Amino acid sequence: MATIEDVARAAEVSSSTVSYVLSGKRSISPPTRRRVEQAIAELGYRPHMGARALASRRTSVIGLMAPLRSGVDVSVIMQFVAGVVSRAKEFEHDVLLLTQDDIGGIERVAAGSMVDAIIVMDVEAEDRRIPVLGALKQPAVLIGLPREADGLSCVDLDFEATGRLAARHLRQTGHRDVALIGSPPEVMARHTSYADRVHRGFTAECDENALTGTVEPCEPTPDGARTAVDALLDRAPETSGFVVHNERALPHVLARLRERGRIVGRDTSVVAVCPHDTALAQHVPMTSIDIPGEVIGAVAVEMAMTRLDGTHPSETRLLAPVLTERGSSAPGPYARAEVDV
Amino acid sequence: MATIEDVARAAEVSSSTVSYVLSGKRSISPPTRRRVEQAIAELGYRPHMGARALASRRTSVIGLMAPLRSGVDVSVIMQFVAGVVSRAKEFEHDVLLLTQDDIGGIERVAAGSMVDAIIVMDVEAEDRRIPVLGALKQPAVLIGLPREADGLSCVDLDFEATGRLAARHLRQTGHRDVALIGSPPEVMARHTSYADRVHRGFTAECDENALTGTVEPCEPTPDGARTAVDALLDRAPETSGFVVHNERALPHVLARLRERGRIVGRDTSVVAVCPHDTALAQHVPMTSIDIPGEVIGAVAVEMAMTRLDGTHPSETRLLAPVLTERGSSAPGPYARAEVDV
DNA sequence: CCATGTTGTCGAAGCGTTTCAACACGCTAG
DNA sequence: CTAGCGTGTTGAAACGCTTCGACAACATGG
Repeated sequence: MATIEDVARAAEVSSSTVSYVLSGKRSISPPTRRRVEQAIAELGYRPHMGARALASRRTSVIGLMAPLRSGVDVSVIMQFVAGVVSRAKEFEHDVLLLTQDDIGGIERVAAGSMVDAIIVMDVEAEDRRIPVLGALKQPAVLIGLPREADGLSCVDLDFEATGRLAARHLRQTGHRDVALIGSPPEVMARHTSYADRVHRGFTAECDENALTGTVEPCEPTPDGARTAVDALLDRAPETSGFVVHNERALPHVLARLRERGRIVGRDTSVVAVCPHDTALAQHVPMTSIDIPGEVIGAVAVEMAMTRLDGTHPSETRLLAPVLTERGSSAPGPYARAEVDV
Repeated sequence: MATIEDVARAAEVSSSTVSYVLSGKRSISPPTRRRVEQAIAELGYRPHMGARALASRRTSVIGLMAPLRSGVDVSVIMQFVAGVVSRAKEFEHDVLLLTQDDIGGIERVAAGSMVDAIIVMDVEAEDRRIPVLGALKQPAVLIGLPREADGLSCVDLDFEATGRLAARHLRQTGHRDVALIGSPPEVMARHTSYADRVHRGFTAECDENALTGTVEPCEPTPDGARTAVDALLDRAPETSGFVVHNERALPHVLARLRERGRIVGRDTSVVAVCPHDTALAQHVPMTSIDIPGEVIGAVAVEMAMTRLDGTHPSETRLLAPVLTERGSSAPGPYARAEVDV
């Protein structure tokens, strides 16, 4: 492996000059630059990242803590990851993958100076990683919104507004009796940030507008969907509008509604909260509020990169939800009265 | 951040002694070891990985090239990734995530000495990454089986045997007219290793045993499944046994079969090639051949670690497929005649 | 023409580890 | 009693890069 000295020798300059050509931190005369670049090309020189990290205290690596299994739908996770990776590449950074259950990993990679910044997914309301992250010399960005961010930066879809928006759409299309079919119980139980927030927004919107709103967690299985739908329909048979915030349960919920004699898009409305492609992959293309995983991942990287020098204050960015109407919306029983709202 | 010198001073030894305590490469007297360990704990010392990499030429990082989207089912990918990450941790290694479309990433990461080894997923028959990998100083392990491994190590489920086993199961349960519903056309088209191999095994077993075997690629959507199932059933209405090697299409294939009047597990057999949990998540628990993603990922790591010192020769490991019979198997029209095979 | 920049390059001092050769010490064998 | 050995420890030399300060060489304004 060629070193910077080899390049310097070949280009007949000092190694510091080579370094400056590479980093652009000092001006270099065009002829020198050319010679150096040629030497680099000829030798196939690649800087040794370890040495660089040692001298510059920058690693060109971002740590990403992602939940690799659990109740969360993997395809959604992947979108976040893809967003992070691709935006990181634009900042000339690679991504080191940490898993949820490797809680000590944060400290290890940070204290060992393996990463320049850390991005954390699947944040819970009271996340035990937060104090650890706060103590780091590297900046950290949370994807999600804990109860107390404690000086950390956060980014996410505004899930509270999402819950409201979904309920509002149902109301405006004439529904009074509505329901939220949410995340699996385990996800609810650990107060995963997004689950809580959709719940809160949905309920608030219902309460403020005299809607009857029920909430039901849902296992992402055919059985789980059946149980949830049946529970809702038995308890409140009037329910005509559903919000489903559970990618994996969605097809089963739709199937069960059909089995129970509901015709989605005709006598029953379903608003999905899920990524674009999931919404389109159903039997009926779903009216949905997109979860823009790639965008959020990308923004997380930008926020982290901005804070590398430690001067920028922390910041929370919530992306406004956008509802796209598709085939699963149906006018509700009160449609006429609401037409001008 | 405390350095090794700080620790040495605190423990009243030289820094090399601290290093040897950490690495265990030289014997250390118990009292000294105790003092050093205490100093480390008190100072919260963490070795600087960059410095370590520079001096020792080991990074404690494994590169993992994974396809982050494409036609491959993400939940399957995640299992592989999870296997890699967790086994890597046991070897005290972290995982650097590279994406499929970042082909230069391999060279960058390897030549920059950011990783000790590289694991590559989603290998194609003629994979253009293979020559690059072969030229590296780090060992590489492929998950999948290219046509020409070129001295690289490979590990995967034996998909050819899987195709055969699936066909054989159908034959032995009395089916003569069988079909393989495979990966999406795009996956087929780029000759993704596993797709090709299942195809090959399935056809070979059919040919050798006078089965009528059709193969149909399948988009992972309701429409795609409908098209595929209809095509098969119209072309060969006698077909009573199906092999489905396409996680995302599976539920839709099952749905379409139902719509076409088939009762899976009664008059129609379906063997799924998919992870365990996918097989169980269907309406009918599926007779299936498991794709043990976690195991394969873990084995890949082991193979890579074994080859760190460059002495071990390359090796190919194919895991034998195991078929688990569940609710989706049905006796075929020729069941009686085959009962003793 | 001199004082005063500007620009381009260099030398050298780190950055925090690992590891090699050397050595001090107490033992054992002869 | 000594030569030789194993054990535990050390000093110093890498490892390959960045960056600071210095300094020529040249241009600029007064």
